[in-house]
Amino acid sequence: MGITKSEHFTEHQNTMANALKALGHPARVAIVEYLIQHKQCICGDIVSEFPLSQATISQHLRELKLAGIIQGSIEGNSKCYCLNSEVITKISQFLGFAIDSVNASKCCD
Amino acid sequence: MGITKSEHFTEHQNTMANALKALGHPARVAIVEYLIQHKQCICGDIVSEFPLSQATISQHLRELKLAGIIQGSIEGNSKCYCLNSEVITKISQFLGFAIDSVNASKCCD
DNA sequence: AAATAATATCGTAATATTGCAATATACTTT
DNA sequence: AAAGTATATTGCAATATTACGATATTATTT
Repeated sequence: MGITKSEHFTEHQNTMANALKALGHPARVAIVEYLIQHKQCICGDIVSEFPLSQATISQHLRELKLAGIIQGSIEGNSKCYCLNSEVITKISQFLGFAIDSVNASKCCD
Repeated sequence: MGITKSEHFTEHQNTMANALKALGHPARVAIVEYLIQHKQCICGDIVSEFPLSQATISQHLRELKLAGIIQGSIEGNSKCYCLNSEVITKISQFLGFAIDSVNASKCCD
């Protein structure tokens, strides 16, 4: 089928999955790494950094923005994207719970 | 095309993207949540928890295992899956860098 | 060893994603 | 306002993912 049965899961699970899926591509991981280092970017920065076309990079930026991983865009004179910590923090907390759970009691060793 | 150009990215970026992609589906988020709470599971636990077929759940567990998010399986008498913190910790660190970067200096507000 | 139970795999249909050329849009400069 | 520059969108082909019925595999029980 190829259709994800989102309706069977909670809003939180879907939000989490969307954000994680947005990060689940090497180009988008690379864009986030670029933003960690440079704090902000314009589309052209990323285009000249990686061997992907301008259309492809623009699309990846769009997906990151839709998922709330990055924010910003063209605003009058200053065009820029930068990281948005809100959603990233939520994912981080979720993973933190997982790590805590493992530390509390391990199995399958 | 539909083919990800993995070869243009670093091993770290690809590993990170694979793990994040594995988590990027509500059913797999739900499975991880189940494991956070119950520490371990067998396939049947998840099948009876969610309205997805046994074949589909088995496939999701397989993907989580391939990405290193969970470990274990059938081992003699004890059949179980549980979280594997190694890869999860790596992702968490990556997200931590992103959050630190935003806290250090914000933009696009 | 046959039957039962639990999980994995195969095959397939429906849908989603990836990537890019071409084009459209928006802003800036001349 | 025309030309130039930067980014977004559209359309499309190739590939990947999702889901499940059917079946195979593996372990347990009778």
